Amino acid sequence: MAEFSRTTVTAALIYANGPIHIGHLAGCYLPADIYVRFLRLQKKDVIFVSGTDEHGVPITIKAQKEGKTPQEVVDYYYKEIKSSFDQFGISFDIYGRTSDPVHHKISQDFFLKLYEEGKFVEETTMQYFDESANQFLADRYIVGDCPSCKQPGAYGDQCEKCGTTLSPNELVNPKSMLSGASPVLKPTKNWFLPLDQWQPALTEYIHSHPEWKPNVLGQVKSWLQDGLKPRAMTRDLNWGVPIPLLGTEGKVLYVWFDAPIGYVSMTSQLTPDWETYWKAKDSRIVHFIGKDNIVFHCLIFPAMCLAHGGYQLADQVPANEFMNLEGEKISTSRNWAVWLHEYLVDFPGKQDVLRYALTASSPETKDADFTWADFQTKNNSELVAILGNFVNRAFVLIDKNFESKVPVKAEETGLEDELRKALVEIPAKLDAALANYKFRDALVLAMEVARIGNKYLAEAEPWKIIKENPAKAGTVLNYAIQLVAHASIALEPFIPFTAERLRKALGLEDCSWLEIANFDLIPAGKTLQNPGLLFEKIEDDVIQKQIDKLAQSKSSMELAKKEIAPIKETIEFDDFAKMDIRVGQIVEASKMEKSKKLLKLTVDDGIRTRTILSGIAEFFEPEAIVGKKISFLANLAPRKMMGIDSEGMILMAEDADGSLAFMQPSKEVWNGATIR
RNA sequence: GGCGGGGUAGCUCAGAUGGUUAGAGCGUUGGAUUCAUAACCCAAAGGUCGGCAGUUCGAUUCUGCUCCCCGCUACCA
Repeated sequence: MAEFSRTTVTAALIYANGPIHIGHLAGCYLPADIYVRFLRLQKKDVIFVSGTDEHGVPITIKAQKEGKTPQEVVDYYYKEIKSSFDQFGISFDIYGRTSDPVHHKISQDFFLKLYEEGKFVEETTMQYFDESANQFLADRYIVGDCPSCKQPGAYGDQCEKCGTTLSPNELVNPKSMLSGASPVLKPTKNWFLPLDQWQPALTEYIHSHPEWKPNVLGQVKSWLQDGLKPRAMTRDLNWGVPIPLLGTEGKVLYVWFDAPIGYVSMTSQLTPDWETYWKAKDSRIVHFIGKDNIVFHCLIFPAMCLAHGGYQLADQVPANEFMNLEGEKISTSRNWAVWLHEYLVDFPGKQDVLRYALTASSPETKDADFTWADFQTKNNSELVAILGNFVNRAFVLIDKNFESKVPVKAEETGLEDELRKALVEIPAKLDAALANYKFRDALVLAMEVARIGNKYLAEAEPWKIIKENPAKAGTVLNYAIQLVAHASIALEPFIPFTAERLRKALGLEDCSWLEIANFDLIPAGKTLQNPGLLFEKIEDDVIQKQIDKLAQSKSSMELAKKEIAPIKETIEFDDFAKMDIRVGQIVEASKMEKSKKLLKLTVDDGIRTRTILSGIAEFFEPEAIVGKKISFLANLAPRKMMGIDSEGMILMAEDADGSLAFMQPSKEVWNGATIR
């Protein structure tokens, strides 16, 4: 491995349109913080850079909904997000924002250099334009009827009712969300970065890092295999970094163009040496991100850097998988999350407990699950019982028997050689784990110090030997207090608040990584300040309250979801009469090959049997629905799906949770009965 | 359907470029102990490493097929 003189650590720029939750923390900020604290303890040259990403369409939509300006929205969330991170001890050297003028300038310079050197491809495409608002519409700004499920309210990129991915010109009856007007197609020019041209260089880059995590390499290689395509680096939008070219009013840089440059621009506000941290060959760049950002950090940003020239490419991109909550995906829109600002209210002063619990089940190799029960166990059985208890034992014994002064080392018990040996191995093992981004393993190793301490006390039994040999007991307690000091250093990256408390209690100022296993760290005779209990038990009712809170937010979200679709446009009786809805009976049902959602049904319509394909496979087993009476639209034009003609459509009622129910007659009715 | 990740003790997860008894924490059971937040310490029980087949002297680790979970993507209601 190459020798590096300094390390530039970035944590993903978080999107400033909402508060942050445990998923964010576990995904990249906690591991990044642990890593940085570790390097600092080793007295390495390291900077830790992150901030908020404040551009892009969702922020403008949120602003419009709330009747604010985009700047007001990002100002609010920047403050809230930064404060949450501060309170959790995420020790950024700088926490910047992409709406900063310095960021605009540096992004524009970056863009201009690529532009002047002909690194972009200009292309004119047809996009929807709102004439009354006088601007082009982003996909999310266009609503219309979904071509697939026919329901109104589909967005230009996706129909949220049926989940179909769309492009704006597929929408039926498109309307601008800005003015409600029907938009018109207009040509617009954008600048594309031809990622395909950089594919060979990117492939070489990726192949030079076989040590990257399998999840990262897997996803990147999959993209390379599919072949990279040119990607637009500019957008028609008013909110963002303006394109620094004449005649481009109303166009900004694509958020994923300017966001990664944010790391650089934020560094420039931290130190005048910023270029060294990004360009010097002996600078190592490490991006901590969640798995959703892999492509941008491993392909697009590197391609930008290659096109620009001069920038170092990332040496590591330790992307974490996702943290689930009580078995379900964390979701902001469904309010299924533990919000940091709420945790701070419910568990004041317990930041380290959450840091510990999240690190201990960090989603390093696969999605992990955060449960409140696990949180309680980690606190009660590990932090309280192992660490807190050991520290308390050491302090109480010294308080009681040695007037709070560190006793001198005298006669040993014979256990000390083994103790030294056990401790000496720990720093090297910790180094190895942390340098390889194995934070879960590292945390276990750091806790090992307290475990060793408990064992040492149990075996040496100072409370017994104090009666006949106080000096020998003093020796044991001297060793014990050294172990407390070692624990405070080894655990600092993980639970910094507790480490700080311990250092104060011990009067320990400078703490270098190398002092772990130094058994003369705390001099004899020093007066100690008992820090009190480091952790307290968390009782069942407290945990239950959190679980109830989640259940409640879930059910209230389900209620909210029952938002009743607006009544469609009035139609004439003749229109209704055109529809031939009938009762039929399912006589056969089977899963469609190669489809997750489709069932192939054979329906007896009274005259003959017909084949109807229905997207209900997720809710019904084929065997279970054979024989059921159903209603169906009988004169719908046949439509070919997956190679088979579907003759009609089964009518289903959709419940608030998305589940489906057949429309059945309330008494036995003959097949072919018409429904009016 | 395509691509990627994963299926290992009751739970949460490690691990093995193929090789003697597959690990950790928690939980469980038994023992010991009382300095300590009924905590600590010791010990034990507990796994045919998703299923089937192949390569091999030998596979849980490699290959093929197959089932299940997660993500992206396609098709689709």
